[in-house]
Amino acid sequence: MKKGFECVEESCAKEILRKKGMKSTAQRLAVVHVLHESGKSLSVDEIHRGVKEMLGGTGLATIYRTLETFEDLGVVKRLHFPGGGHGYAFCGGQHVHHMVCLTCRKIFDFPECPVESLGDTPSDGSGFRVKDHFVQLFGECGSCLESAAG
Amino acid sequence: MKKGFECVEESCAKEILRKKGMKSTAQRLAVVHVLHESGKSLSVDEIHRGVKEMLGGTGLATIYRTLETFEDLGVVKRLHFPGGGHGYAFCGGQHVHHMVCLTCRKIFDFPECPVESLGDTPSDGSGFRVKDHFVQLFGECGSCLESAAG
DNA sequence: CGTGTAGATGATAAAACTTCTCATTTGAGA
DNA sequence: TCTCAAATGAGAAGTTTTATCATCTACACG
Repeated sequence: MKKGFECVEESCAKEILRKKGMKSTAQRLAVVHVLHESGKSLSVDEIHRGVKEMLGGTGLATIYRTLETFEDLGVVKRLHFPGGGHGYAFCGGQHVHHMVCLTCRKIFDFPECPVESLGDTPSDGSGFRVKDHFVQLFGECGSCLESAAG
Repeated sequence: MKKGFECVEESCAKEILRKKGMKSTAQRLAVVHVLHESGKSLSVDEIHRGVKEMLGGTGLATIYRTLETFEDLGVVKRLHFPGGGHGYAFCGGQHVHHMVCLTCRKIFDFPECPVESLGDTPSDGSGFRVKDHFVQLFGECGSCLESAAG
């Protein structure tokens, strides 16, 4: 595989993998590369095609396995769309939430987490203890709004 | 099918269906009944079994069609779980978000929407226009916390 | 810089899940 | 009660995801 880091995101993924004692394979780094470079939410199939373009023959099963691994590691995030379907976005181990353009699927980081400030013990008497959350915003990005108007 | 409303949730669903010119079938009301009665997030298969228990033979395709219909109408909400898998919860046409117990999948309504107050035009210079959002909290409910401790 | 080995991959079979098709049934207005 | 568009049931077809296992490779160690 290629030597030298292609970009800071790949070196970040390498670092996370290394810390967990997992191997930095060409396939894994290619998944990160494809996802980050696109700046979009991509389907499994789109990622598969992107990786094959970089590396040649790559098994679909590897893509599934890699996405699962990276989701566990917090390197990628699975996004769900209204009306069904889902995709993956790069998040590089950070706690971020995403805004997704429903037209072009471009991803924008959401500045601050609106849920974290609420604490983990809602005062509704249920005794519920919050341990995780999932937030996603949908809409139209600036350029899609423009081209729709134009 | 049975005459008279079984519960306020079923009459609410009937009303929403009527307004849209759609039929209140036994199968559709049974889906609402099963979901609401459980108070949990249920899988397609669990809903199917519940409806079959109420009505006898009911096609799986009908369950899928009904859930899609009700999701569009805002009667039910599709929930996604960390680590994969999804389920459906009753929400009766209201704008609510849910807290889901990861152990028993019980559903608790989340008091207020933490996203709505942010407005639809984030000030990050992206020109993004927010049109929809998806918020879910995960954790442990009071009784599951107790039984884990006990 | 080779080498050994646990972990990762590729190919594809199998399983799981979802949608489609079309004949039959049914809710609800006239 | 009658009529008909809408909904359902059954199962085929299509899609997506996971499992299997032989082969390959990243990387720790010498």
